[in-house]
Amino acid sequence: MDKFYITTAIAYTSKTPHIGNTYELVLTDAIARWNRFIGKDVFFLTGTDEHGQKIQEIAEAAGITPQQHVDRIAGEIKDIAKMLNISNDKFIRTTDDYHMKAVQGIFKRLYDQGDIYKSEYEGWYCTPCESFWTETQLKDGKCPDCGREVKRTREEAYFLKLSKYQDRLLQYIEEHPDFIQPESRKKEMVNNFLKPGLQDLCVSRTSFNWGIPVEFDPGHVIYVWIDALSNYITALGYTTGEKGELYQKYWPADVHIIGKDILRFHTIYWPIMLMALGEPLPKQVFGHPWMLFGEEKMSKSRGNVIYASDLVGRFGVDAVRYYMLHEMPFAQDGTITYDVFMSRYNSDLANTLGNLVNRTVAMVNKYFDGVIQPGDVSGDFDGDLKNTALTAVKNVAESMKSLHVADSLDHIWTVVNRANKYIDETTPWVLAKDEAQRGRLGTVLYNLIECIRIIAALLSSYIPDTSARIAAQINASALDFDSLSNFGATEAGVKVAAGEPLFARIDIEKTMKEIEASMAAPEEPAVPEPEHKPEIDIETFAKLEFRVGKVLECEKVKRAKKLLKMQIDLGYEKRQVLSGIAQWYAPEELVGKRVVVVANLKTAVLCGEESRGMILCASEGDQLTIVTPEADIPLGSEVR
RNA sequence: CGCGGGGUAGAGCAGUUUGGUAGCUCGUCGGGCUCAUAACCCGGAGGUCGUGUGGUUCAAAUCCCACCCCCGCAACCA
Repeated sequence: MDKFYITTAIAYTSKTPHIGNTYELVLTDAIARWNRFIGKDVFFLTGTDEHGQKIQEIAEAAGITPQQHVDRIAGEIKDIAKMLNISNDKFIRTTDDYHMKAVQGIFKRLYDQGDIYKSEYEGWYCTPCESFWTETQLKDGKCPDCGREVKRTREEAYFLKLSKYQDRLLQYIEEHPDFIQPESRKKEMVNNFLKPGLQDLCVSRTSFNWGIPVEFDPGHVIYVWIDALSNYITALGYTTGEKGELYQKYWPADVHIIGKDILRFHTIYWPIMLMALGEPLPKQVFGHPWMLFGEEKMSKSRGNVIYASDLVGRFGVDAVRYYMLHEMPFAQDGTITYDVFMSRYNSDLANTLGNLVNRTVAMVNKYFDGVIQPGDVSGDFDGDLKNTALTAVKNVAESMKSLHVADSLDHIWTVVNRANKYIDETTPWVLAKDEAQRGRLGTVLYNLIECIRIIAALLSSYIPDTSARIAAQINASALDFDSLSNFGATEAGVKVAAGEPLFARIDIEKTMKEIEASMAAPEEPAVPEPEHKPEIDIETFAKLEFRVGKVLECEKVKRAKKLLKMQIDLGYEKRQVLSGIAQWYAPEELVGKRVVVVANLKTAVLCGEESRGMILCASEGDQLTIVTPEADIPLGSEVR
């Protein structure tokens, strides 16, 4: 039997995941279930990534231990998986004992063979926060957390030699055109990272301790990459000693399903780790798109977070699964709104599918006391109906092979639509009036039941509960993949159940009002309390020198998206200042404007241009405006 | 001139690799039917396929060129 090993990324346990985060679970589940359905020996892994500084901080802020915090979130994630009917075979947590041991082993092995070496990591250090920040994480050159000064510091750290393997990886990617999916992402990886040359990766930290310790060097903690990525093999029992039975059987992974944002880690760092370990690489990595809420990314601060439980509670698991699987494009971000959700629910699930099952079962009950008749009196339209059903089976298999899950559902719906049409064509209610047409009527209903059986079987990978409910209504026995190769596995003489609607239609207007009411309730109209910076004394403030200036010239900085370069007249001198406000101001708008310049800020170089000072701007969310003196005052006047 | 993706009916998408004047779902309008969850079936309207009235070609949404807009990634929002 063919094996099939599929994984999701492990979810970071910093906070409760929203619906967008859970999309990956459902998508992966559908693919896993389908492969099981067609007879593969599937191993489906998911889990949680539980280490790191951020978790340590969140736990500290909440006054609990990191372990308590991750236990809680991991529990929530497991509950969500359960609620969504996720059929994972295993749930790994990076705090699991066996994983931590295996990771230590991997780290040691890579160190012993020289692929990991000790060096120094240079970054910006904030003493009060005991945190390292990279250049890009800094806010205005200060600690992004507390806003205080940071120091250029070095710390000891271990590095993984990526450069050593980059040519081999490039070759692998070129020789395996399907390795990175979708295609567009592959170019991004190759052109942005591989071709310019890889920098060795820092794989340890000393700045926090919530992580897996480097066993031969206490004080160092293994940083996220080696810890998290290796879950895919440690979950199968891989260690640098014993490789484990599951590992022998299932590795390499057939596909890693991950968010497009972490493609780099999975297509560069992870393969290189495996190469260094001498293990085979995963066959495919699929970076799925994101599910957005309306036009925007979901985020708490925007107040537009939808949790899976909200939707499941209101509409049921399968409606949620159906929406996610059907409405998400293959390679572009998709959106979820209550409006679209409900109209898909009504049209696809309640009307087209639900009604087909309902009307068919009702007719079997009405005309034959619920007993399925033999399908032996064929007539017009039968051929096309059968053909549509059997072709759909092939089409679904085909699109699932290339992970086009949404297309698969479309293929199933062609059968649903064809069956609905068949009812209109054959008009069973007319046949029922003519005793001589008894046999034909039985056959028509038989064919419909058989179609419904095929539909139920095909749906089992996507909306398993509904699939089971349909099967129960028609009392179907054969639901396996092999039974789909021929039309006619339904047994005559079997009794159907009393009809019962699969999906009750939603009153969209009414429901929308309910949703709006429930969302509006906890809304706070006031401006939320901002995060404050530490108090300073007047002496500290006096160190700042603000002066009024006038913009003489302004132009965009080439090679930069956000940067404007302006020449500012301060009265006593002219100087060049760069500002990242191109998004809000066109260069010509600013010429002639008076601005407030921080005059004693250290000169910096941005995109190869010197910037001597900064201009003050007020900003909130995505709004921004420059600060300008209210009345005329000589250039160079000090502001305080 | 950093790398890449996208711009197709009111909405959401497919089609672009292997050129042949456009397709799916929802919505909308009209008709049919009554087995069924005011559901189902049929038909119509609606698109100069981002712009250039560009190039190649007998023929371009599809190939080439230029430009505009959106989105990722990278890079600096002093």
